[in-house]
Amino acid sequence: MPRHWLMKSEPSVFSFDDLLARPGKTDGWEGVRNYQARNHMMAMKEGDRVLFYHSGAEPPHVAGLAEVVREAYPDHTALDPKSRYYDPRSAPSAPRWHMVDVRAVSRLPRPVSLPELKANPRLKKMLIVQKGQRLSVQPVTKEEFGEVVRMAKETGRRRNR
DNA sequence: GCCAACGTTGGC
DNA sequence: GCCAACGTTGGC
Repeated sequence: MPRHWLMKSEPSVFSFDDLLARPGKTDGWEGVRNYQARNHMMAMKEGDRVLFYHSGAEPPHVAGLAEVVREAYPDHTALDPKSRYYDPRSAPSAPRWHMVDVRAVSRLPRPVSLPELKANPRLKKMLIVQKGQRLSVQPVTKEEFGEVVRMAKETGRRRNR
């Protein structure tokens, strides 16, 4: 049974369209430098489903669906002094940070914005709508995942009428 | 641009 | 081990 996650990215740095444009639509999720977020990635299994969230957008929104195609492995950017994600405390023998590879599955029929998520009583417990929730990789329940997908379809249909 | 939330660092 | 200072995230 695949599990469900939400992963944040600033679209000006890396957007869902950027992921779609990659060969094979896959890319490594490097640069996570928060232990809780890292631990979530280390728990990910191949085939887990991901809501691709655009933070810092106006408004912030879920843009598309992705899936995990490679489970956690050492984040090489932490070892590269030239990388903006370089962390001198990491070492090849003891990598401190890990990443997963994800693949774009589909763009949502329309983006689902943070205000909409907040307005949906079914998503009251979803982490992204909680105040002060900054974690860049978050677990999402199966129900929450399904509800976001449903919202994207429903209002999209209504909008086209 | 502001600032709340919160993780991390480092002095003690 | 406490906690103040500091840095970052990210919504607004």
